[in-house]
Amino acid sequence: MPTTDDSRSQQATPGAGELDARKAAILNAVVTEYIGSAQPVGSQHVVDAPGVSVSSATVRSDMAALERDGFLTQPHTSAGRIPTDKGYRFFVDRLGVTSSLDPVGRQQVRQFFDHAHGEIELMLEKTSGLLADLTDCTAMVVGPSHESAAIRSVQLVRLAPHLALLVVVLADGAVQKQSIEFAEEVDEHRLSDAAARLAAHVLGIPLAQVLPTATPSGDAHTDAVVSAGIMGLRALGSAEGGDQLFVGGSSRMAAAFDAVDTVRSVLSILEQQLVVVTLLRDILDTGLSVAIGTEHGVEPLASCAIVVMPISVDGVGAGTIGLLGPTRMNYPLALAAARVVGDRLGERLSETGR
Amino acid sequence: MPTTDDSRSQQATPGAGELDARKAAILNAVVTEYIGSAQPVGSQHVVDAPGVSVSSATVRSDMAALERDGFLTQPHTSAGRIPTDKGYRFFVDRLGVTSSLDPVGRQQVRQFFDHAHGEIELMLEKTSGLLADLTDCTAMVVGPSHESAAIRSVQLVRLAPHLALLVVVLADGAVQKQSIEFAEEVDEHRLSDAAARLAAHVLGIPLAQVLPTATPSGDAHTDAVVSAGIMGLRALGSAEGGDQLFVGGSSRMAAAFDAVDTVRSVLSILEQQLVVVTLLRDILDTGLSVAIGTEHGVEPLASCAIVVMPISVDGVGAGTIGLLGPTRMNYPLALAAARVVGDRLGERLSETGR
DNA sequence: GTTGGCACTCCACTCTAGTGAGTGCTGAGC
DNA sequence: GCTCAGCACTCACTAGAGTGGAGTGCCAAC
Repeated sequence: MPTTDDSRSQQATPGAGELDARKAAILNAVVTEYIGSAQPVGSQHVVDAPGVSVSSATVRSDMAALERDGFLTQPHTSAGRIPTDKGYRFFVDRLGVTSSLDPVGRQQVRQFFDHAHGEIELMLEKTSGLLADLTDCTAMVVGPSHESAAIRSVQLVRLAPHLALLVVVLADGAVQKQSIEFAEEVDEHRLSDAAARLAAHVLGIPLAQVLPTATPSGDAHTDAVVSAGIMGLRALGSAEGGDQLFVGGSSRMAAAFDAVDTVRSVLSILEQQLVVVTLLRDILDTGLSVAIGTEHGVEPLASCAIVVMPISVDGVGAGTIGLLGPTRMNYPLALAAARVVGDRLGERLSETGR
Repeated sequence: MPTTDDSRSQQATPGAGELDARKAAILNAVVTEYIGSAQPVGSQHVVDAPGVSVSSATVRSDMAALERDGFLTQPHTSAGRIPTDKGYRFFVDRLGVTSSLDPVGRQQVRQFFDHAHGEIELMLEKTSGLLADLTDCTAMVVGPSHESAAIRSVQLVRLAPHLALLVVVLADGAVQKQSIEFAEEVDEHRLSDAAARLAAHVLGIPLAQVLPTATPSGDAHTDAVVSAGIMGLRALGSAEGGDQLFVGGSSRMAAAFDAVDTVRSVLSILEQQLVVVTLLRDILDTGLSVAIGTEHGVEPLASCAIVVMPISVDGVGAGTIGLLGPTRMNYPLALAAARVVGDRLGERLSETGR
């Protein structure tokens, strides 16, 4: 009998988490079923799952044990079971790198990156849309940080007698600007003079490492313009929230919950760019790739899970992908999509940066 | 008795819409009340409203007439009345320029613009947040179009042997970029040569009016680079969806409806940048400042109203402000806020552009 | 034309079964 | 000591009946 063999061999396996093989199988089945149906899962629905093959009564007693251990919970007595955050955590940890994206999704990703072109911002924006489409989650894409990118070009463009625009091009193709106001009128000639001095001072240096003082020229006016330019550069380099965030498919959060209140509070979090970027970075820093429920500590997102994936360009972290969904989101799909898109995006960015 | 005088003098006024003065007063009262309470309004709630001063029985018969004429509707018999889109339209048309922002709001706006600084994009983004806060609606801000802005500076920055970045600064302070790939390697010297030729060809010309061919130099390679640059410029100038849209307070839509479905479909419209920009432009083109219900023809927004306000810089249209809310949104507040913020934003933009 | 009075309507709420999915427990069997 | 069929029990969900109340439409009187 294959079933007996199966269960025996699995029981023989020591320490699959802290659960014996059958309990783990039951937990997996409950999570999978609940992700699909969003309905509490009863013991009857689980008996046919692979690795279970016992009667519903036995499943029930195992489920009771799983509830005691905090993996499952009941909305009320005489209802089926729902996974707790701990239950999802076990499920996710056991997933490993098994699953890959389905062929249709892979095709979609390939097609997207074959046709992707143009500016990086536009591409990141569209990527967030792609991810949302693939996973039915809200997708967040944080662009590469420009802190360490070398300055490729500095320019001062005169807009008005007292006003100029500092335009910086970085090695990764990013363009940043900063308007600079002068105390007194600056003519075209002095401006280009100052721009040349500025360029000599900072070209090739990462934006975040611009030194505060330049070698003085003979002319005090020009020096004033140069140092205003340096201040502008340093402001750009240290700008908090300088990372660009692209959020796609936020409407999917409305489909995920039926409490309008939850939707509202989740959306208002998504509006706070800095909070989202920090959140993603924090999760990444803790070494997780999935943060479930309260694991990330942002209270309004307690009923959400977040999948994060670093984008690496030439082996160095450059941006982050995040997927936000309800805790009963489709983790295998989300992880697979995030991994595939993250990889392709990383490849793409390293091509451009070259 | 002031009430009698009032009603008489109003009755004497000919053709206030198509309604006699009392019916108009009742309609106004119903709309106002419904905007506040979101509950069907009964005849009893209206008798104390200014300009009514008749018994509830009389109000009832007037309400029945208003319903016959399509201004009001009943969710069911024996319920109070709800305004129809036509009812809201009458209400809005009669508002005129009466209302102004309340002192607290004005203070908030003043404070905002006193502290607003930095780049235009950031300011527009923050403005959308301000508007959302003021009105409890979702705010949309469309930035000034750059089509007619003169080119102030053109630059080609070398990123890789075959790749350069075209950076354009416009007179209004906007910076646009476009990456350009070359068939063969281009060295630093040829690039700066081409950039100079490009500048001579386009400086001072509006982005949308760049001519397709430049006077040839002696060198075929350089000419190729120059024409690639021109193509890039023309691509920027004709870019569809080049207008930048900033949406703030989209979470407020979740608070406005209790049907999650409605929220979802409205949000998914808001995600489509081009649709929103076109919608706002269309409404503006029809000469309306408010589009109620189905007036704008975007089906998923049938239960919404949109308030639009052009931002004018030096008398010329430069961007749009939009406020999106349920049809029972607070029109006086929304109109006042849009007007005040639009004016201040216009002033601010004309300062910067100078 | 306006008004008080009156009968009527119908939603919203409460209460009461009835249903069914699901549970926990128990005692027998392997 | 597991496993499992059987059984009693729990409890959300639904449907139907009853009630209260807000609101209407109509009408006769002023």
